[in-house]
Amino acid sequence: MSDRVTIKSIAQDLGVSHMTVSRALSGHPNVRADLRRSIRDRAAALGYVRSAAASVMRGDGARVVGLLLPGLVNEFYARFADAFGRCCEDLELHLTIHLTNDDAERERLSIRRLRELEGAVVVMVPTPGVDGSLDLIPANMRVIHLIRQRSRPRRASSLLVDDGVSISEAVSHLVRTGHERIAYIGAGRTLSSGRERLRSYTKAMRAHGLDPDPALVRTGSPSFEMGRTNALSVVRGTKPASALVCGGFEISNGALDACLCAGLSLPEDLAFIGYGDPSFYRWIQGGISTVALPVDELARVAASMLSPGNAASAPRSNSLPTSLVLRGSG
Amino acid sequence: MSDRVTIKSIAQDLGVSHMTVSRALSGHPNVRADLRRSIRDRAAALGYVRSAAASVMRGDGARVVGLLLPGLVNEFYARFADAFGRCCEDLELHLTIHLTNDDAERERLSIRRLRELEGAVVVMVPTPGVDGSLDLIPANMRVIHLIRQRSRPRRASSLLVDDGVSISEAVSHLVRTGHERIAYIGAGRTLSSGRERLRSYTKAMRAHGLDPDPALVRTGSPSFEMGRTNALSVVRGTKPASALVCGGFEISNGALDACLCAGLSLPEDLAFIGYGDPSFYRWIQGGISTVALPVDELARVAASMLSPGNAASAPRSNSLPTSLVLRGSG
DNA sequence: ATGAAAGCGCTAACAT
DNA sequence: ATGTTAGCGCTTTCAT
Repeated sequence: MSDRVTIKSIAQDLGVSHMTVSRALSGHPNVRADLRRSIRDRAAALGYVRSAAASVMRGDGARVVGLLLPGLVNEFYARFADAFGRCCEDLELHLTIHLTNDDAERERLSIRRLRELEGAVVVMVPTPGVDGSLDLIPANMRVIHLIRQRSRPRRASSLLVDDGVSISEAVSHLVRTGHERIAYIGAGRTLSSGRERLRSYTKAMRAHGLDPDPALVRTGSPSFEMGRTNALSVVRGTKPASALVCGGFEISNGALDACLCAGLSLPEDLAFIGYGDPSFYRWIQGGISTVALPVDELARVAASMLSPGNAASAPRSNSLPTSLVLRGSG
Repeated sequence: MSDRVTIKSIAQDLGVSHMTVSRALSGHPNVRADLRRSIRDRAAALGYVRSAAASVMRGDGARVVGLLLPGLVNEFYARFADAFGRCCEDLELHLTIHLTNDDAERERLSIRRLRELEGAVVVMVPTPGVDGSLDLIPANMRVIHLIRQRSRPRRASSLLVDDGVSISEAVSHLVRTGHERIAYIGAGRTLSSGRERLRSYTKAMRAHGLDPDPALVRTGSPSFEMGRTNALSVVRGTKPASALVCGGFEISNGALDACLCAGLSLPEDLAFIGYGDPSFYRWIQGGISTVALPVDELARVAASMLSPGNAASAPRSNSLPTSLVLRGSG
């Protein structure tokens, strides 16, 4: 009654061999035109869809793409997943999203599950701290590191953002508007992207003849809580910061939460430069200044990196520039 | 060299039959303890993962769950996908997320793709306006309608929110604080959930002896743009609204955007009650009042509805209450 | 132009 | 306790 419609069942139905049905449906020339039509009609009427499992078993490739993200609640990740998802639909790829919560063990499990599905590609925001999980990735699975990069990229391609210029601009802008005690809260040193951001900040400070106060420079896990805690302590104390530059999505939101909960007026009490550009930043107080990432373009480029065709399958690196968006907060 | 590790390759490797390997790995008792151990060790060392495709072909069920959402940019959907994704990982289910953009054709395609994967369940926020796409769903696929409900639910289970009480409370609260010209912008009549919300609003207005001004009641597509446009026109004109109640996530954000871009102070210029409770609502002006949905609980209940086991597989309906969160805006 | 056979990875059902 | 067979849906190869 409700059995799956297969080429075999259609073949039986029409009294032909299942091979004829296969040929008819896959556009092989050697099928009589009228027969092809009636087969196609019957298939459509019965709602036939070809079994992905059978294709995979035959070795046709699973057309499954895995996207490993820390979470979806941060609007940057949500926007990326959204845009990337649309690209995948256009490419007729099955997108499976896995949330790692920035936890290495979950990341490991997700890759394992992706292997079960015989996924062809994994686009991942690598969790900080661990370098090993690439070992789990089979040789035929392509890896694209997104935003963050591990120390030993090896076989992985990467799609990063070049935020050095924006961070420099942020510091310059703050100095220009009279700030000297400019704090930085960003991702830890285990990620090369984290190191880069910190370096940009430090370099920009020095370029303006300012020596970064170690008490105002905080690195650690790229989490909301980390941003919240450090923002609080950076604006308190005997020599508080007068400006803050964030180097991470969750960190930025955490820091912002801390400032707003503490009743701070931005930029009067603290000049604030966030990271990432969620839509609501422009609605908060006079608007939150921020380093904005080209989300849609990132998704497009990521999608273009999915097909191994357009170049040698050697690991490639792409980098897209960020931009500094100045609003009321600093 | 880099061929897939299968039970057969392991069997050859160890000089046993592939069935012994299968038994050893799946915990069948009839395998010598020491042999089982060496098989398991070898499998682990080689990084064996069982092929999902093969399981599916055998009819073991694909353990694939589809989640069809309008998009991921709205924080409610992102939060739901996030929480639901974690539930799926716990249940060892493969979650594939499809973005419909509230477009019936995309919805149709997504369901088709899910059929290719022989997905077992689809959790979907149905697109407005179309009732037909359920026809595409094979008899063995379970359907759970989320948040919205089509007119003819038929075989579909549903997981809705009961927001009638919150909307009534919102209206009562506004009346109590002196408002009479209370506007409502919500989802259209093609969705039973949209009709319900509108009815709650109307009923609450009447209960306070107020006759809703038709010019202040707007329904349509549940989109950002729809909310933006209608909010603008509702606060302008000769007899503008003094308060606004929103009945939809995107509508709420769109309306909020319109108000903030127009430079309105909430609640001085307009008392505002949003829908959904994105984290940033509490950061805007004095905080945006809103109808809050129990996202995590929705995800948990949705996950519990995935297994057909705990009751007859007849369509079930669950409904979770929303709550009214009052902040500064109204 | 059409069909039959084989094999992809796996396990239930039979041997042994 | 271990091995052999068959079949899930599909296409490639080899007949007819």
